[in-house]
Amino acid sequence: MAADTPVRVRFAPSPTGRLHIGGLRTALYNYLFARKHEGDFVLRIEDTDQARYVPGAEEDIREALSWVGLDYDEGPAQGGNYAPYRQSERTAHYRENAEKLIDAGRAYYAFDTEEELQEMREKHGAYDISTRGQMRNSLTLPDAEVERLLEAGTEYVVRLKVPREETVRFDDVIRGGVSFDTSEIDDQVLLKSDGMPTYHLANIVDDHLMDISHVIRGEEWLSSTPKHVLMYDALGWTPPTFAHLPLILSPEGGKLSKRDANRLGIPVYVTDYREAGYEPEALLNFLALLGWSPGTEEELFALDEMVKAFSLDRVGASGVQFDLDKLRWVNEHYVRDLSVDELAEKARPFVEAEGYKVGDDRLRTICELVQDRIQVVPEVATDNRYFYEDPDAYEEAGVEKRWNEESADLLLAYTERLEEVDNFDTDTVETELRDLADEKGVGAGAIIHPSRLAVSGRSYGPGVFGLLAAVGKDACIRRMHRAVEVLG
RNA sequence: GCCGCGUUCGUCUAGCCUGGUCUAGGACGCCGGCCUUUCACGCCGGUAACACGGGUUCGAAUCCCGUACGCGGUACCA
Repeated sequence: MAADTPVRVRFAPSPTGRLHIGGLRTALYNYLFARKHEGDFVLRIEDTDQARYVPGAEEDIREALSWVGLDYDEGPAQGGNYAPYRQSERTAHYRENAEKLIDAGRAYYAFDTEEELQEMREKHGAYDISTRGQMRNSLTLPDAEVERLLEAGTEYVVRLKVPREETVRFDDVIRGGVSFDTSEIDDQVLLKSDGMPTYHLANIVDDHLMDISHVIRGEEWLSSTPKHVLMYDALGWTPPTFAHLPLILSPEGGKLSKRDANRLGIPVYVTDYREAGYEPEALLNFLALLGWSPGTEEELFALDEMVKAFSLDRVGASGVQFDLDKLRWVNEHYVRDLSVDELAEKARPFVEAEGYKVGDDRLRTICELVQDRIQVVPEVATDNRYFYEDPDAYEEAGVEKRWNEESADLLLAYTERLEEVDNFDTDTVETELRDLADEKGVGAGAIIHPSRLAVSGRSYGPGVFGLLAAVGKDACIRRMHRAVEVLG
């Protein structure tokens, strides 16, 4: 690729399921690179496997990208100068180029049945330069026979004719020079018997036709890249610049499999993060840091700041383990940056999903109280249930530490005062408590702690006075009486 | 098995290309302190790593080779 070629990159997922977290990261890095270089970011749907096609998957992918705010310049829904952007709608291009390869002697027809292939693999291992001579294809069959088979409508595939004993080299932005010996490369199927191309053919044809300048994809593609390079060469095309991203691994090492992730509580699909209430900006921020480093000590980046700081040569080459704690830490900062109104609005659905009913004003009050002590929005409800319902138990360690013989009497005395209060707000509640403490000659803590325990069931949380006010007069008095009964 | 890629604190990483300034820096986590009559936030401090073995060199985390380990690929899946 010439240095002055405009940057065009693509995210090319296959619609075989919901968008995976690793896929989102690939999309993000492509996006960052494109925006950084004022280039184009293209969404291309690689739906060439009819057996694995999942209806609705493309919509899920588009919605996921839209939720996190990764906008693309061209794609199946909005079109663009290189339309269409679904490979199933571009089959003529693949066929045409497969034929070009055949004419150039760089690919061939193969008629082997599945059984024949299986038998060959058991005996020889691979379909390559060393075995293709024993198979039924346009290299071994007389021309007339090939012609006859084709005309008779016999099922066939087109395979890449990998040259003998050559070294294929290419540069990878992230890894430097990479080389493979052609003896290691199979005669890859390019066109399947159903007429659809395989990934390998489709991706190079489209990347070329769509003027893609940089191919930024997962490391799982590294070992098929030499096949692609061979095809670019055979077609007389200049290959794009390659950048193979390190894979995201499970916190225990190994691949981030669905099962492991579930066991460790790690969401795998983008929709799972959405449902778990993560901030999309935080997810992107976290993902950017998973494999890339700005080289400075900054960790928190808005998307446009990431664009400015991004560079492919600061992407690491080794696999990275997913760290949920770090994600939660990043998310926490984004939650804190929300206004109280925004937080309340975001929290509402999660609060309701827990079956709690709460008015707007009160929800805002609660949010104000908990905002800097939660990491993820749903915790407004799940980590602070006492705002919505009476506690059904008292934290053992808290009782041990904070509840003593005089607690019940003090609490009762406090409730009597609270009964008389008309304006049950933070200040009043505090004044009443401090006055009572003075009167009784005890420290405020002697009432504060039992009050918190009684009202929230816990020994920690927001400031007690704000807490009491938010819970409300009737509930506070009810809960205090109850605590005295239960704890003595 | 074979091929490819990788290997700095538990984790994400800076440093490596352009050897000395690295008694290896930051962040998450964890631990401790301050603040707060709670908890958290915040602030301060601590914990902890150059996979191993050979070379090259006056000098290696940095360059070279080997081993081990990890990951990926090895499909008419992407």
